[in-house]
Amino acid sequence: MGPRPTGERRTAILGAAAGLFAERGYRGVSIDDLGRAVGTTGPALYRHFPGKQALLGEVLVDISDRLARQGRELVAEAASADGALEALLRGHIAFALDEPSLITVHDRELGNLTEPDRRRVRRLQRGYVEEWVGVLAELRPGASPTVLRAAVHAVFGLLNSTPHSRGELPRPHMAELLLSMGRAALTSPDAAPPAA
Amino acid sequence: MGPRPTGERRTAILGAAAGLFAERGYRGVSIDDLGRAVGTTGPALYRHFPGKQALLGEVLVDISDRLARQGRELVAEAASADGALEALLRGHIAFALDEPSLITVHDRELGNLTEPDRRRVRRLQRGYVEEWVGVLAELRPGASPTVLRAAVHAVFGLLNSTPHSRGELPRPHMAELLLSMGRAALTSPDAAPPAA
DNA sequence: GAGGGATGTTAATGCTCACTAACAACCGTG
DNA sequence: CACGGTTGTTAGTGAGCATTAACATCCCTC
Repeated sequence: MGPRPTGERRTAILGAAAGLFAERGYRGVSIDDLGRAVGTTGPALYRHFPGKQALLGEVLVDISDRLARQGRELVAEAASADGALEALLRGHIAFALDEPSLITVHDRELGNLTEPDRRRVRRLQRGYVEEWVGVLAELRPGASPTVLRAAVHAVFGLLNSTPHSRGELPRPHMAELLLSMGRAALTSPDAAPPAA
Repeated sequence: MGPRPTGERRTAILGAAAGLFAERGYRGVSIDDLGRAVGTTGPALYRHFPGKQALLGEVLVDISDRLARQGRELVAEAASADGALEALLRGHIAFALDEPSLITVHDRELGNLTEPDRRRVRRLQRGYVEEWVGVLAELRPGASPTVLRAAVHAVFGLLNSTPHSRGELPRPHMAELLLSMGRAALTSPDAAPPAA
C-alpha cells in the first residue's frame, strides 16, 4: 500500500488518540484500538510514532502549547485588563467547547508522561496560568499572587467541567453561561485576609 | 495469622484503594500494590472483596452516598434558600478539602465500574445535583432547570479543582476563597435568554 | 487442647498488551 | 522497468496482571 501525500495518517492517529484517551483513559486504550480507529492494524502505528507514550506526549504538549500561545496573544492584543480577562475567558471556553477530549486528557493524563514531557507540559501550563494571574493582578491590586493562582486554577475547573455536562445546553448558551460564571467567580470580592 | 477484632483490614484496604486510585488511576494500580499498601500480599485482598472492580464500586458508591446524604440533610435543616446554598457550598468544600482522593476518583473512574454499580452511582449523583438545583430554583425563579443543572455541574468543577492546586493556600483560606467564588458564580445575573 | 473458621502466603494459570521481526505491496524516481 | 523508501501486514515474544489453588497459621469455642 502506497503512502498518501503528507502525514495525514499521523494527524489522524493523534486525533483518534485524543478521543480514545479521553473516553477510556491512556491505560484503557490499546495499540490495536488506535490502529483500528484509523483503519489500519495496531503495529502500523510504529511507522509514525516511536511508541504509545510518545503519542500521549505529543497530544499533551500540543494542547498545552496551543493554550499558552493563545493566552499570550490574547493578552498582548487586549486594550485593557478588563478586555484581556474577557478574551482569556472566551478563548478558554471556546477551546473547552470545541475540543472536550483534549481538555479531558489534559488534566487527567499528566501522570502517564515521561519525565521530560511532563516537564515541558508543566512549564507551558505555568506560563498560561501566569498570563491569567498577571491580568488579574492588575484588576485586583490588593490580592496576593498565591490567592490569584488558586483562583485561576479554580476557574479552570469550572470552565473545564464542560465535558462532564455534555449536551445539556446549546453551545452558544453554554458559552455565555460559563463566561458570566467565570467572570463572577474571578471578580467577586473574595480576597479574605491571610487567615490567622 | 489470626483475625483482628473487626473488619478494620477491610476499611484499610478501601482507604488505600482510594488514595492509590486517585494517584495512579484504577488501571495503574495492581492487586499487589493494594496488598502492599496495607501490609499484606496481593491475593489477601480476595478474603475481603470479590475483586478489584468490586473495590472500586464500593469506594464510588460510598462517596456518592455520603455526598447525597449530606446534601439532603443540609437542605432539610436550612432555614432559608440562602442558608441552604451556603450550607451546600460549605459542605461540599469541606468534603473536597478533607478527602481530595475521593473527589478525584469520583469524577475520573466512573467508566471502570460494572453496569449496576455505575447506575447506582449515577442515581445518587443525580439526586445530589437535584438538591442543589432545587435550592437555586428558589433563589432564581426565572432560570430554567436545564441552565441551573449546567451551572451546578460547573460549580462542582470549580470546587473539585482543589486536588489540582494542592497546598498552595492554607486550608481555611482556601475554603473561604472557594466559598465566595462558588457563591458568586451561582448568583451572578447569568441567566441568558434561551439562545435564538 | 482439638477443631474450625477466618485470614494469609506462595505458586500456578491464562489473558492482555506493548513492542519487534520478517515479509509484502505500493509509489515515485533513475 | 528495476530499485529503494515508505507504509502496511501477520506472527511472535516477553512482561504484567487479575484471579484461583493449595497449603499454613492463628484465635476462639467447646
